Amino acid sequence: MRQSKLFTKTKKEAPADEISKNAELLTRGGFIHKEMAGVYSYLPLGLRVLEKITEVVREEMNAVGGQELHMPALQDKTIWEKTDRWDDAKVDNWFKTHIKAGGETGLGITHEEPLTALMAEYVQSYKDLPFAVYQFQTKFRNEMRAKSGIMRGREFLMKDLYSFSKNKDEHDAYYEEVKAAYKKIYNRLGIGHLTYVTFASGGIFAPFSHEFQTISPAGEDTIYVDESKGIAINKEVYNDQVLADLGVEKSKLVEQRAVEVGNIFTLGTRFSEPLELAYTDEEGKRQNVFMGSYGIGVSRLMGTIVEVLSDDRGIIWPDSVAPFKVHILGLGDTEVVTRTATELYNEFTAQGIEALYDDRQEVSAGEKFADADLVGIPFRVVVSERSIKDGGYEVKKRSEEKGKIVSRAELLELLSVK
RNA sequence: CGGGGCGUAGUAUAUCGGUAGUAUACAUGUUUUGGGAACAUGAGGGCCGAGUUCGAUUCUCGGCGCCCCGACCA
Repeated sequence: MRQSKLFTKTKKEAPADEISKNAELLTRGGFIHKEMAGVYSYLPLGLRVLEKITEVVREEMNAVGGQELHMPALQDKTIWEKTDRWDDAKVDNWFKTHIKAGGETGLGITHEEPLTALMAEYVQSYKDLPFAVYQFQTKFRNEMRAKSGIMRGREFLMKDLYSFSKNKDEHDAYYEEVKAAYKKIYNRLGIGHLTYVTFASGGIFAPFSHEFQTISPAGEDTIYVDESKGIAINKEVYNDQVLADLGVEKSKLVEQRAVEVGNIFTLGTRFSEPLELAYTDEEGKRQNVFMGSYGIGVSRLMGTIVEVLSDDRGIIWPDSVAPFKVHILGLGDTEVVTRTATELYNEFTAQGIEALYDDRQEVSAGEKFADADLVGIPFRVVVSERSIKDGGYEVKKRSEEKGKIVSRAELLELLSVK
């Protein structure tokens, strides 16, 4: 994309009403725009990142057999009444509204209820199980206090996977598969080294649920990390009994602030029972389906990546989620620079290498450098009189301080889509 | 929801009970071009409502909105 055509502009000043690093950098870079507290628009650059994250998550969900579908945001309250989660006294963060023709509806805070009800129509026999479905969906939660930029909004994008198994053993095996898939996701997104499987409160069907917590001062949770075991314990379940059960020594634990970037639950029959999702087993007996749910906040992940991977000049996107792979900077408005940079951009485009081309005229070199650092695209290629004189293009990684001059062939080799 | 802070050009800020200033961004022109260039010119502003006052952006009250700490986060 040509940067001269991009309607967003970078800002030198941090917004006065945003303290969090993710909101500041994403706003200054033109990735997001705040509409209200806890409600953000995703602008072209931001949407590209969101979609990159989505695609990584989608690939890993498909790899564990997830079938993608898409459910509505509007919820049928009668279904939620069956699980006793419609009453404001029980769940207080609904956005509810009235249907003009009569009746009440709400914007989905999660989707266990409608999905379980939906599946009751498709599952009859043990032969139909197990399976898992997932979706990317906007969730609405009427939080008392939105905060931390896109990390805790009232409207946010979430991937939710639900598994349907015949029994607990079958469920447990799948649960471990998903846990492994989640680890892969965080590794691919460049935050694996900071992300720990964390034991958290579990509910009635399992002693624990598992959270994925990324170490960051921006986090809302306090966890205790056992580096040698590669696990952590959420403060909410931290006590001597739990430590003993997990075989963890108190002296090895380090207290950390962390962001919850994922959570997987054993639901058991909590939803299948009231919503009558059951199957007939081999002996002709009715059995409730054994369920699990697995969430990842996609937009929160984007904020977390910014919090964790940035420096004082801007964002440092991992290759897997960067809005573009390479940022071409044309310095100087001379004919030879413009021609060379444009040819390079065309070549990248032809080869499927995603490039943002800073073709803006009358913008100083310093400003282009500062913008490139802020926007944080992994590779920066400078085309200037100097680079041409030196024999080609100056390529520099955002994560490194020094660049080097390379030929066009070397550049294409370096950036080619493997 | 409890506590605290704040609301002035697109953005970031200053001042003042009496003509609202600066930076940046924007427009035009000239000169510039490897780390947010220079000069000149131009356009652009007091969240809403009520009260006090000769006069309110400023003081008072109410509303709306934003941020932070805490509580909450099924």
